[in-house]
Formats: sequence, structure tokens, C-alpha cells
Amino acid sequence: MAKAQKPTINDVARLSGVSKKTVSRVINKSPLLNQATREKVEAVIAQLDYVPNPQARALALRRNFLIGLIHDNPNAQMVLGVQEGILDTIRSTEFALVVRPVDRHSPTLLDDIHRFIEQQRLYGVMLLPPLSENDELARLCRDLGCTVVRMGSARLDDEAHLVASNDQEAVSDAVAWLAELGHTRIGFIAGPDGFRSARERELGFIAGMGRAGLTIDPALLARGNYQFESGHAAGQHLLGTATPPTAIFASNDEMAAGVLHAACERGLRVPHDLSIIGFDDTAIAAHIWPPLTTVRWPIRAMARTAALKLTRPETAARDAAFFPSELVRRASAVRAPG
Amino acid sequence: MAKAQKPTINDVARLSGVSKKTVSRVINKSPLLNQATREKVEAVIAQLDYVPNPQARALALRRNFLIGLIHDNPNAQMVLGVQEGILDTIRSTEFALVVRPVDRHSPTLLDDIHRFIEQQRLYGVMLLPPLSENDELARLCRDLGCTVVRMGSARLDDEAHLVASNDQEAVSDAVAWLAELGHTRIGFIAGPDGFRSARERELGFIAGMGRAGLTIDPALLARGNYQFESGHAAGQHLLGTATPPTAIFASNDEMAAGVLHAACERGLRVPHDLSIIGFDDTAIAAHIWPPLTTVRWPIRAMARTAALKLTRPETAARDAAFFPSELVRRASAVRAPG
DNA sequence: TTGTATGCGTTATCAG
DNA sequence: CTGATAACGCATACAA
Repeated sequence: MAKAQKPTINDVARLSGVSKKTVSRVINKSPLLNQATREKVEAVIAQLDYVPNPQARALALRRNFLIGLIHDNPNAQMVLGVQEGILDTIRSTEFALVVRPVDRHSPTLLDDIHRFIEQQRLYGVMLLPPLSENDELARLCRDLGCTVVRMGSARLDDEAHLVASNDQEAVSDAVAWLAELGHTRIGFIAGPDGFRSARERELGFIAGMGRAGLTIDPALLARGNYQFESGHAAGQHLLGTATPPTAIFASNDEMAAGVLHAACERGLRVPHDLSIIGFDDTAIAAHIWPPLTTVRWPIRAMARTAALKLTRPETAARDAAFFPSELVRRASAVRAPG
Repeated sequence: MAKAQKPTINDVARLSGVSKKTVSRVINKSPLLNQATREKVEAVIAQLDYVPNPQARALALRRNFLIGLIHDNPNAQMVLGVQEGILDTIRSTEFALVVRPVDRHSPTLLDDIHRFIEQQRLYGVMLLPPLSENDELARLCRDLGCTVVRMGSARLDDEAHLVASNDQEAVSDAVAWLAELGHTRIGFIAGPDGFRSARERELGFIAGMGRAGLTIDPALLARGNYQFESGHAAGQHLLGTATPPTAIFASNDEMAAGVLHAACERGLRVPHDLSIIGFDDTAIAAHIWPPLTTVRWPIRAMARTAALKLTRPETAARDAAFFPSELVRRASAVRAPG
């Protein structure tokens, strides 16, 4: 099956009776070119089904057409959504997507990434949260000569190198929704200290409570680490207080699921006795019972834009950097009891 | 910060007073080489912190050191696990992982993949289910000169090009477990027609029922498409029959979650009134209430081995191709009522 | 507007 | 065992 040989730029040059350089010009869309010759060459290219060899280009340009995706597994859903989004925009280009899961706690993190970028001569890299909050890492990538776009939940960088969601506003809306449903005792489970997203969601909670004219009861505040077990523990704690909340906002879905388990264990019925709202709209959210009201990032669209900023900065650098999140209203949040 | 210039093979050659070719020989571990010269060159390499340029190698060898991961999103968990597994084995090599999500229903699927492999000059590709069941696709990849390893739930290929889990046995064990708990009316929700994994799990169910001395009631059989909604519908159907099952095995976790919803909607208490078992151990399984008993593939280990078979076939081709799955016993399956 | 000569960093060929 | 020299496929400088 394997066809004899892939056509090279030489074949195209010979068959169209011009020099390699001319062919190279039409490939790279050089402006100074006779329209006639261009069309002639393009015809031959089409006829031969010629595709320039990226490796040769990489060598000559000293730069590869590879986009790196570096992350420390925020959650599977997000990583996959990002991959799909990036692919949406580079699918029919010469770019390819190289992935690199890492451990942000590794002492050799920076070295590893340094080596990775240098070895693969990456064109650009995309950083996912919480790695994207690491300024030192971003600087390293840039020093190595590759563009960086960061994904996050706040203004981590200038608009040309950022796609962000406004977590603060989204959480504020969620809390407002709870207030609208008649809840006044609203519990909050924060994400881990040091995470920008955790901080933003916290600020959103405060803003939302203020907006609704509600006061914040410190007894109804807890902190988790974005993992199920921590949500479970925080839920047990919050529900065990003298005057427990009628609604709990957890800073991500995993912790929200933990709260749900805690409630079930206490014999509470969700949402009848307790409303719960999460954040991220992972697969968990739609599949637990009751289906979880949560906040959704337009991840795929964000990744599409990020890939544009990475591969075609001249046209996309000024594309919107901020994407509105959306409150997905499902069954886990209802009118307050009593 | 960017260091002046990366050292090339020429620098190494000059500083160690040998020819480029000799340096090339030590890099590629050529057997015919004077031990003394080898050590001398290696010293210089270490001193210069020299790393061969993969693009140049790719050009000269007409083959890139890229492993492609082609999939049609079986589930986020699996894809990510596979990526991590592959990275485990290639992390400190010159290989990189490039991913390619595709749509298996696209009419241009084969063409797209053809172009992708040819353009990137992939070294090898890994195929995930259900794409891995496509023999035509596997053949295409091989014709294009790259090794293929397929991941699946049956003997899809010879052992050098396969990592597989024995779904049949795993399901059989799960059913046996249900029987042991006293269940006799066991419902089964099959996966979509045409999926190899669905077929294997079906056979496992039949075997398990036989093993337990139970007869299969056709009224307790349903079919879904591996998605939540289909599990929901199948659950409603099964639970609505005259003599409903006391336990249901769903061929994956998403459908199992659907069954759970159906049960909750009917006011059934899980697991008290109905036991449920799923398959895959996705994030959903651990996070729904009650936690779902399910079957887990050792995905990461499988991917590690797959990457070995891909990058070092001479040493790994005969590594084990079959990996035992494990029944994860959680709270959703308990003793039969009454 | 187009062509010539040369370089990119590595490996293969084939002498020595 | 080792080394000149020519690929590999494309891009850049500089001419023409």
C-alpha cells in the first residue's frame, strides 16, 4: 500500500518548472510572487498531493510546529476538553499537540519542563491551572523562546497570553440564586490555600452574600483541598454545627459530591433538606443523584482561542481573553425548607 | 537567560577531537567503537550538557520520535490514565506524546489519520477502544510504516501489538459476587451492538450466570449505548417489569449511574432495594451515592507496557499483553432483600 | 519577481 | 575502528 515515495519540494519544483525557492515562496505565502506562477505551482502541489515535511521545516527554522500542553491534572474533564479545543483549531494546520502531565510538587519540575521544551523545540505551550499560576514557570517557558498562554480564573497575564473565566462573578451569581430561593444560612467550602481559583471563588462568595444582603456566619465557613474526602469532612463539620446551613456552596464538584455523601450519611435528603452547588460541571455533576447545580467554564471554546493566540498571535492576540461562566441549574438546589 | 546557543554534534566532535560520525556512533551506541574514544566523547557530552536535536534526527532518519495517541474519547478518565502511563515510560527518553482525538463517525476518519501520521512521521501509534477494534485503521497505520499497539478487552491482535483486559472474566466474577450475595433475579444492560467490549461483557454475564447456576430471564436483559441516558432508560424499563430484578449489572459506570437515577425516581433505595454494579471505575463510580461497586482496568500499567512495546519492541514485544481487571467492592451491591 | 548557493544538525555510505 | 562527504527537505541571503 505504502506509496513509493512522498513528493518533496524538489518534485514540485521540477514538475512546475520553477526553482525550489519559488515553491517555498508559495508555501509560505510570500507576497512578492507572480500570480501566474503561484497558480501554476499550486496546481502541481494539488496534483501531487504534496505536503511540506514538518521535520525539515523545523530544522531549517530552528523551531518545531508543536504546541505543548503542560498540566498537573486539574480534572480529567478539563484536560480532555482543552485537548479537544486545541485540536479544533490546529486540526488542519501543520501543528500538532504534545502533552506533558507533570507533578507540580516534584523538586525537578522546572528542570524537567526546561528539558522538555528545549528538546522538542516547542513552538508554544499552554498552561492549565493550577500550574498556570506559577509565574516562574511561565517566565522559564518564555525565556526558552516559546509563547505561553495560560488558562485560569483571574487576570494572570496580559490578554494576549491568557484565557480566563470570571469565577468571582459566577460564584456570586450562584450565591444570589441561593438567596433567591430563600436560603439565608449558606455554608461555603473554600478550595486550598494558595490556589488562585480558590481565592477568586471565595471573593465571589463574599460578594454574593453582600449582594443578597446576607451576613456571613464564620461558623459556616470551611476549607478543603478540592478533593472528595476534604469535601466530605467539611460537609460533616458544617452539618454537625448547632444551626446547620440549608445550603452549601462547595468550590468544586468533587467536594460537592463529598458534601452530598456527608448529608446522606446523616440521613438528610438532598435537595429537600439541603441544597448543594458545586463548580466545574465535571462528569460527576450530571451523574450523581440528585444532579448537581454547578458552574460551567466554556473550556473547549477557551482552548480554541488559546490555540489561536498560540499559533496565530498576529491575528488572535487581541481576541477576547475573558469567558463568562454559566450557572447550570439542576436539581440539587431548591427552595429553602420551612 | 536563554543560553547563547545549544551545543551541536559539531561542538562535541571538535572538543573531543573526533569526527561527527564518531560522536553519532556513541550517541547511537554503535557496538563497534573503541572503549577509550567512547568514554572521551561521553565526557565531553556530559560537560557540554549536549542533547541531540530530535528534529535533525527525524529528518535524517525519515522518522520522528513521536508516539501518537489516537482515540475517540472512550471516557476522560481512561484517556488521561493512558496519557500518564505512556509518559511514565517515555519521560526520560527522546520520545514525545502527541494526541489526536477524532470522531470515529467522520466519513474522512481514515483520510484524516492517514494525513496525520504521514505529516508527523509518527514512530508508532496507540489505539484506544473502540477505535482499536477497527482493523482497517490498524492496517492503515502499519502500511504507513508505524508500529501499532491496540488497547482493548479481547485478543484484538497478537501479543506484541496488544494490551488487553479480560472483561469476560471480570464480569463473570462480578455476577458471581452478586449470586453470592443471594441475588437470583439479576438484570443486565449490554453495551452498544458492534462494540467488542460490549460483546465481551455480555459473554461474561452469560458465563457468570451459568457458573452460579442461575437461569437468564430474557425480560431482564436490556441494551444501552454506554451513555447515561440509555442506562437511565434501560433502568426504567427493567424496574418497571412485573417481577423486577434485585440487582442490575450495567456494562459501564455511566449507564450504572443512569440506573441509579431511575431507581431513585421510582423511590427505590439503593442498595437496600436494588444492588447495582458498573464497569470502568471512572470518577463517577466513587463519587455517586452510594459509591458504586465496579470493575477497574489497570489502565496506567497497561499504557506503560503499551509504550514499551511501541518504543522498544525488541525487549518488550513479549511482555505480558493481558492484564487482570479487578472488582472494586463498594457500597452499591449488598445482600439481596427478603 | 525569481534563482543560486549555502546552512540547519544528524545519519548513511563507503572509503581508509 | 574511524573519518570525509553526501544526503535528508526546506528556508535564508544575496544576486540576478
